[in-house]
Amino acid sequence: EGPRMASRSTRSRSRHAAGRPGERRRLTIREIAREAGVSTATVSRVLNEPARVSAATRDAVRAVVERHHYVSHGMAMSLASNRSSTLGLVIPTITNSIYASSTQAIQFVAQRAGYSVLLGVSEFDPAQEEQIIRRLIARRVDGIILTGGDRADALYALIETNGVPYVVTWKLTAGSEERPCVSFDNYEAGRMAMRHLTELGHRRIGLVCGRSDVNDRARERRRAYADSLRELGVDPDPALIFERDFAFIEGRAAMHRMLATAEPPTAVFCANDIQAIGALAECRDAGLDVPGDVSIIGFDDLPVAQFTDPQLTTIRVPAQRMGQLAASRLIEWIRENHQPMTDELPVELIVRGTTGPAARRG
Amino acid sequence: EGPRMASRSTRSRSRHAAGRPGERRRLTIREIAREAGVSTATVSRVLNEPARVSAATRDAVRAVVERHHYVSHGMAMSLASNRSSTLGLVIPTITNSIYASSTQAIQFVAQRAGYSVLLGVSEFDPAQEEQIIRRLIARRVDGIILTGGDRADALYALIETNGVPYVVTWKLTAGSEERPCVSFDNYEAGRMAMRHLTELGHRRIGLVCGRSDVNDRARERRRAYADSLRELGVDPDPALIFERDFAFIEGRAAMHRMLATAEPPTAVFCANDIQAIGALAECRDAGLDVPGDVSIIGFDDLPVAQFTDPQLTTIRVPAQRMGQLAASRLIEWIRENHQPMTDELPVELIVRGTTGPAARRG
DNA sequence: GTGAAAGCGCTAACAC
DNA sequence: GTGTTAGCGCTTTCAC
Repeated sequence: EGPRMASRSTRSRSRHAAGRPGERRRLTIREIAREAGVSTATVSRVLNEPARVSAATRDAVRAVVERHHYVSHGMAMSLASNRSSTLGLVIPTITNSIYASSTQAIQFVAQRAGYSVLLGVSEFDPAQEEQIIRRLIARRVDGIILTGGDRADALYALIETNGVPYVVTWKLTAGSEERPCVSFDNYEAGRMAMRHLTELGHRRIGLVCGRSDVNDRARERRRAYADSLRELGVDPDPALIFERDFAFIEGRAAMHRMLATAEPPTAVFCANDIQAIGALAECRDAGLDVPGDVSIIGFDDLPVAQFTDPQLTTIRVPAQRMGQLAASRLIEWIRENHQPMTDELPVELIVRGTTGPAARRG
Repeated sequence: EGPRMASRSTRSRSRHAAGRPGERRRLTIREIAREAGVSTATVSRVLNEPARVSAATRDAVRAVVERHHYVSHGMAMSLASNRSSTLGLVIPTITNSIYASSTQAIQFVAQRAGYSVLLGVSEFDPAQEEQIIRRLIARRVDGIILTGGDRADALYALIETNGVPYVVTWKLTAGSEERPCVSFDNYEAGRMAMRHLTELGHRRIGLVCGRSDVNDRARERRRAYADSLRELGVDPDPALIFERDFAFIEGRAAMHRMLATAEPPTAVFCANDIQAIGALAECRDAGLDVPGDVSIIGFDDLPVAQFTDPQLTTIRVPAQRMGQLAASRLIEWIRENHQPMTDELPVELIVRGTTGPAARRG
């Protein structure tokens, strides 16, 4: 029983102590406790529930903590308390500032509620997204915010089996595959944009949108485009449909191709503002009048949409509100164990200067 | 010795087991081990160094892992192995897409090197930044990427005392306060912009920039502005200097005020493209010719700078390369214990259509 | 109000 | 190649 006791009481220099050279060993709660002449439990209380500790003890402990710049070990804390105070966020890209908006809003809410945000960028790649989600689960994030609803059932199963609260943003998931989500309706928003154009008399309408194979928001908007035309007896013309990356240059290139067709469109629905601004620049460079010769409607209502010439007509999406609400709902779920379901947000048609009546055919 | 043994071997249902209702208890490595008929060490090896395990054992373990969607507990892993495979990133805002660029690059490098990114947005608030940094240290991130060099020595001390590798981006820190950094020189870049204007004959030059009290990049650029003028014997006119938030509307408002002065500027240096685009829109709306009546030079070279009318003359900053390099250097430091020092990146003057010779005074 | 001690789930010596 | 075991640094009962 001698040796056994020894192995219990000896504070061996851990195997990590001699780790990387130059790395100062960080203090542990035990050392703080010893120096303050209290137990580790008391230090823990001072750090987490100061009210439950006497003022004198509290001050003594705090003095030691400050003196050493002691910061407690979040990993150990998480392990012992079984919560990480971390939210995972998965987005396809951050350079399209519309995602930056929702991300910032999520950050804002999370930070103030005491959560950190682990950010993963999937680059529209399902394999990367899966890897990111696996890592988030491994890190035991308290919850996950996803972008879009388009992923393998097995991946959803992974999240659910692991008991991780999550919410889908940017896409409504309805019907049999209903999941907790906070979003607007991409299809209806697309219809709204198309209705604006068709009400102005346009029938020959082009589409520029994201890659619908890896982006269900683009897919929905494309479907809205096609349905809107078909209802008017117009067959969508493949020569006027462009699925491209989110880049100004892609919008410009698509517009260039459209203008070169035998029968150019009188209006173009750009399913995001980035591409719309590129398309607008192309029209200007081609000497075309917008909206006299061609109408352009965008999607997102980025701040810059008010600074183009003419100002961009577009669909305003509630990116910030969506992020804010998604984070709140998720935190509610985590804290109060209250699982949210669909939360649909409205979009708004913002008519500015790039859309007008269809020109008479000469 | 009986009771002691008992307390060791009994796998009590942990106090967490009955935690939140509805939360399925996640499996542990121990349960996987038992079901696969091996030890926890073997499961750990299968997960981390599969090569060291026989094929048969490996497959058996993997089958159990897959069957249960088992994902190992990253927190426990970090605690035991003393590395979190997480990088902390602190930026002031993410809605200015120039930060989104560097952030995406950092993400890219980190993700591929097996690191996750914990994102903190400080909103240009030192108190928030400190809180974020404290949290990052608490979470035991393996390294931190900071934006700008402007923070209390005590905060740097906190990072260093805790032995956390870090690198400063967007700002060169030189001289006595030299720290590991990857950036371009904001002052020289500002000089470059101003030189372009003065070489075109401009002497009456306005400035729009970020808040120099909380943004050392803005401060450096403002200093470059003032020095450039003084060298030409021109005293900076406070009526032509505007420190504002990063928003198109702020650039527009500043330009509006400048145009209303008794002697409006013939050129304006906007220390970021966002404000430059706002200023440009204001000139257009005021019926002014750019660059005929007023020249405008921006800073950043956002993608949209090529899509304004006229295209924006600006300073191209290596945001992506900076992010990529900062992440690489940091990871090197973490892995090879090799602390980097200053890494200066070049900037480039991109002359487009918003700058021209100073107009003759009438 | 405070302390003792048993884990949280994993890794990494070390022994076989 | 595999198992045993002692921690990693913290929280949290349960006594006192």
